[in-house]
Amino acid sequence: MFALVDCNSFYASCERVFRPDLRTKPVVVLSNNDGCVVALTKEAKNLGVKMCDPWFKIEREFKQKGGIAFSSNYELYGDISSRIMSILEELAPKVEVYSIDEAFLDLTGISHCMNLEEFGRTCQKQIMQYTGMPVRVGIGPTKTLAKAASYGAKRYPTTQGVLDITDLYRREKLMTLMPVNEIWGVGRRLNKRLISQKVLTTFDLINMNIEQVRKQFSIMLVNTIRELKGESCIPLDSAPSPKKQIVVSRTFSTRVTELDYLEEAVSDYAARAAEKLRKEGKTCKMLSVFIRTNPFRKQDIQHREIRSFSMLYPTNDTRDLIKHAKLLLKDLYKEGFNYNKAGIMLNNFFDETTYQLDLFKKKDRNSKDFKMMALLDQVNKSSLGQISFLAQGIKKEWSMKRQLQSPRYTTSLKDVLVVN
DNA sequence: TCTGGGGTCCTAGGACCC
DNA sequence: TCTGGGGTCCTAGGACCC
Repeated sequence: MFALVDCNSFYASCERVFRPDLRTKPVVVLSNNDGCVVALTKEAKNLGVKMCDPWFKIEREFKQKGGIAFSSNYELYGDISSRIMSILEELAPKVEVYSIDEAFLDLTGISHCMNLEEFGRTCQKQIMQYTGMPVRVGIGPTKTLAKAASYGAKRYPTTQGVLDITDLYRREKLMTLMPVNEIWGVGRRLNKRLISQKVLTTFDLINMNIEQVRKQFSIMLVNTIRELKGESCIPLDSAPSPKKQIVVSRTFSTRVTELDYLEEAVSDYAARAAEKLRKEGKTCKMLSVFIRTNPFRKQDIQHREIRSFSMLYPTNDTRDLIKHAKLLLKDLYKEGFNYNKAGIMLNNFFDETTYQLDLFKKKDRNSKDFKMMALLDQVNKSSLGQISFLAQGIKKEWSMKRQLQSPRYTTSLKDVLVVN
């Protein structure tokens, strides 16, 4: 038996936690560069705002109607998230932190001694009391069904945010009402194909012929159907799995045509990626760089390309990564394009501690280089200041804007709320 | 003028091998 | 004229998730 605990409009609710005056106001949170809407409260939804709406298109009307917008403040959201997760860890024996605002719980055991709906309400109450975050809880025999229940809890106000669909009758009722595109694992493309075969609701889907589905679609959809029928195929994964890939990418605040600026940006991303890699305790062998123009500017000629390089020895040294990233970029770069985004990807990871010895090249893991990177991370983590490489740029004119950001209420002493 | 970022998994196709 | 079959591994791209 599984539960899914899901925060309501998470980022927007985080902003409300410290601004009780916004409790009934329409609130949206914007992506980097204040580009588009990534979270919105139901009041904002009622004004016609949709997820992913470009901010510049809705800004005027939204403000006129009394809406409030925030740039994203990931430091704040991450902190509130981890507080919620630790509350859940005390309530349930096993927890899988699925994303910043969602967790699956394993309810085996609990179902013997407690009514599950009641358990859901307890979660809701405690999280509200300790953090001020509104959540909903979906309960079912598989993860996909718990997700479906969570959809039901959102969609139908009479549930008051908790829905248990262990009961077969309730489950089928929900499935006849739930459109296929709301199912976990059915995205835009699949939805389109399913609709063309007159599969509109979840109930239609579970009545499809499994063999047909396997042939026409994929094993993934087959598993989804099995899960919807109550057969658990996706286990709870309580240990965070080690990363297989690290990506750092940003859109620029301005259009960039010069190689110099791109080099700065890509070096900066390489440095951040190297930092993440070291935090994972890994080295990588493969590095890719990509750049692209703005696909929304139809009047511009477009260029998007990615190029990869496999290094001779796995590394997590910032200087190695910057060096190779710049070389790849030089290969990619073409004059006369308005670039608006660049990024770097690291793949093919090795454990930092297990090192493939080389017959001809002696490289000690305790070398000066290794110590230097450790020191770099230590300083950057502390409040002493930031060390960066010159290649990362000084002014960073391409870097993103965040004009509407809230204070770091919980992670910076100087931003702590003062009560008079 | 202004449209996000970071992940995972699956699949098809090519290279290569015997 | 006629040019195999089967397997593995890797990669790029698609689809999906939040």
